[in-house]
Amino acid sequence: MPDGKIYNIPIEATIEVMGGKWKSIIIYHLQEGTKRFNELKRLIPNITQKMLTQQLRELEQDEIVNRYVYAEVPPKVEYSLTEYGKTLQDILDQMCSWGIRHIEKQKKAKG
Amino acid sequence: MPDGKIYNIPIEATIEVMGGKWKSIIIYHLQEGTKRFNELKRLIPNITQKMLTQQLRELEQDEIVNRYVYAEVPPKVEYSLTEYGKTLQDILDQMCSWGIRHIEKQKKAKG
DNA sequence: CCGCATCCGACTTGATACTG
DNA sequence: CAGTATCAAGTCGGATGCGG
Repeated sequence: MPDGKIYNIPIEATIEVMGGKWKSIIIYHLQEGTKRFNELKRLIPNITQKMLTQQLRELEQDEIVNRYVYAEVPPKVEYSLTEYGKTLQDILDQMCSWGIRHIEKQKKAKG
Repeated sequence: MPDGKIYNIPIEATIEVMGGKWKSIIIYHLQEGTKRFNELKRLIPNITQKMLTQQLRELEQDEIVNRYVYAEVPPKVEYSLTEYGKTLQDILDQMCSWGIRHIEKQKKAKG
C-alpha cells in the first residue's frame, strides 16, 4: 500500500492493516506474548506456512509485529506485538466478545 | 456458512459476519440511519452494484440489516440496521478511531 | 527450524449490458 | 430505481520443492 492512498472513511485504513482471513487471528494470539513461528503455526491449524509468513511480513511492514531473529543453529525467530500493535487490542477484544455472543445466538437459532 | 461450523477462536465468527472489503463500510454508513440502495452506492463510490447487492444479501441473512421493499413504481428499497446489527457499532467505532490515528501516523512517517 | 519460490486451481471481484 | 446475467480479471490460498 503506497503511502498516498486515499480513504473515503477511516475504517478502510483499519481494514487494510488487520483485514483478511488471518491477520486478526495472528494478532490475537500474539496478545498472549511472544511466539515462535511454529508456535503460531500450531495455534492456527488451518493456516499454511506460506500464508503465515506472508501475513507476518505484512504486519511487520505496518509496524504491528516485531520479528527477532536469533543467530543460532537451528534457526529461531520470535514474533511479538509492537507497542503500536497493542493499540489494536481493544478492537480485537470486542471482536472476540461479539463472536462469543454470535456463536451462542446461532446455536439457539438452530435449536 | 452452514450452522455447524467450528471456530478455533471466536474472532473467526466475527470476521465471517463483518469481514471482507465492504461489509464494515456498509454497516458504518447504515449507522447514520436508513438508506436506499442508490444512496449507499453513492456513499461508497468504488463498489459495484453487484458487490453492493451481494454484500447486502449476506448481511440480511446474518440478520445484520433489514430490507424494506416498497410496493411502488419506480421501485424503492430501504436498508437499515437490525437491533442485532447495532451490536456491532462498538467495534465499528473503534475501528474508525484507530483508522484516524493510523492515517495520521502514516502522514508523519512520510513527512 | 524458518522461510522463499514456483506453480496451479478456486474463489472473489469487477466491467458491462440488460430487465421489471 | 434496484437489481440480474454474463464474462473477464484479479486475488487468495494450498502443494511442493529448495535453501540458509
